[in-house]
Amino acid sequence: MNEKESDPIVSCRDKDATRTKILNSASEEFAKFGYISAKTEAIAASTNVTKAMIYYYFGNKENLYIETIKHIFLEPLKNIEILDLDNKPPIEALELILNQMHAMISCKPTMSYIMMYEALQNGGKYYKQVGLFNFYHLISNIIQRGIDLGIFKDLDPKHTAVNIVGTCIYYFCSAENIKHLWDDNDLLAPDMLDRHKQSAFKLILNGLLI
Amino acid sequence: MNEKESDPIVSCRDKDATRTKILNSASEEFAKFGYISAKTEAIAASTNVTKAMIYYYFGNKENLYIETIKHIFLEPLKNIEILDLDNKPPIEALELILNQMHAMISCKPTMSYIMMYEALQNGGKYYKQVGLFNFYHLISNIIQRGIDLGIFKDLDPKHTAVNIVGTCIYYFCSAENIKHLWDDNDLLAPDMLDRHKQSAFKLILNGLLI
DNA sequence: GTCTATATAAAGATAGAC
DNA sequence: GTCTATCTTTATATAGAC
Repeated sequence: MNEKESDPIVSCRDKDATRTKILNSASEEFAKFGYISAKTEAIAASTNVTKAMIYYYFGNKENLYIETIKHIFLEPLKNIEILDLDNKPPIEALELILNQMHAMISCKPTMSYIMMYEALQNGGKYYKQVGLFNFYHLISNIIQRGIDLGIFKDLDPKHTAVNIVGTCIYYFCSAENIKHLWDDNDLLAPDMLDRHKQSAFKLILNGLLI
Repeated sequence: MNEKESDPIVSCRDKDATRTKILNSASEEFAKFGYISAKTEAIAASTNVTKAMIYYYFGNKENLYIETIKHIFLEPLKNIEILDLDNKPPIEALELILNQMHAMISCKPTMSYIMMYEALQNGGKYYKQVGLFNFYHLISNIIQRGIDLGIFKDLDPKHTAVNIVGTCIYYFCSAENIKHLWDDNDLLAPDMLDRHKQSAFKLILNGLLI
């Protein structure tokens, strides 16, 4: 696999550091290829450790994957809970969660890819196990409140929540397809991310507000 | 792999029929697992032929994949060209292509999955090779015309085209994640598909129209 | 055109030395 | 805690019989 000829491996024998380094490499690999196609060998290589280390720390590939999901998603999801959306007016709440989601995914597109792979390859099995789905509920609750207050149009809250999340995530997941179409090749460049954000937010808010 | 104990294989030795049967099985397998994780063995099994047949007809896995993409997408894309969107008023054109896309994907969700996998795993390489991307252009052209006529809001046409396609496709690709959240488990049941369609169309049209 | 082997390579996982 | 073998399974691909 043409591993980078990096510095001679200085074993630092720091348990937590090695574990975290493996998880970071793993999240890149799983995001690129999905659970099935990800290779423990590749994860080891980009961590500069041997494959045996993966098994020493995580037992097997499946458990590594589960720990990787927790590693990636738990903190961002806490940041959303902190927003206390249920106690904010619908429009403000919607803008808050959209901003948070956009910032979160822009900073770590890996999250989108892994979410998508989870649905496509794994039937959402591990996603369900780790319990990461509350943010769909958060959004549909906001929509329902907006409808009840008469400030949002009467759209199906659950489906619309999915459509909104889709508008935020699809751009990232399909970036590699789209780039062949556009002159601007780097869809993750700052100005492109900003244009994506503006376009998505306008479509959603215009679509919802009466 | 616990292949189904099906009828004794009656070799019909019909070249075109076998080829088509393989392509159909292949599209299911590639849609489920993506190019990398799809197994020629599994495709052969569900076609009721041996693996050797795959190689006899298609040479190798990569070529089978390319032929499968053509097999799936070429006809639906022709159906979109027939619509002659460039010569229809923007609102009508938009509704036409949305309807066509929804019908197309609902009938063959495989298309969404393979599109998504193409971007995630293959960097859109094969998608580009087969040249399947004109419908993003079709939509952004419609939006641009609507803006010029003063009937659509001033949204970035390219990004908005992506968002619109996303609204149509994301639902299918993330169905396996979402189903864990909803009481209604079958997201591909007719009434659910209809609700998805209505919600998506309303959000898009409300979002675009002035 | 279809099948039954079989060659070859890759990837998950483990044993045992240091 | 980390590494070097090594075992085992699985998957792409081919050879050769019918």
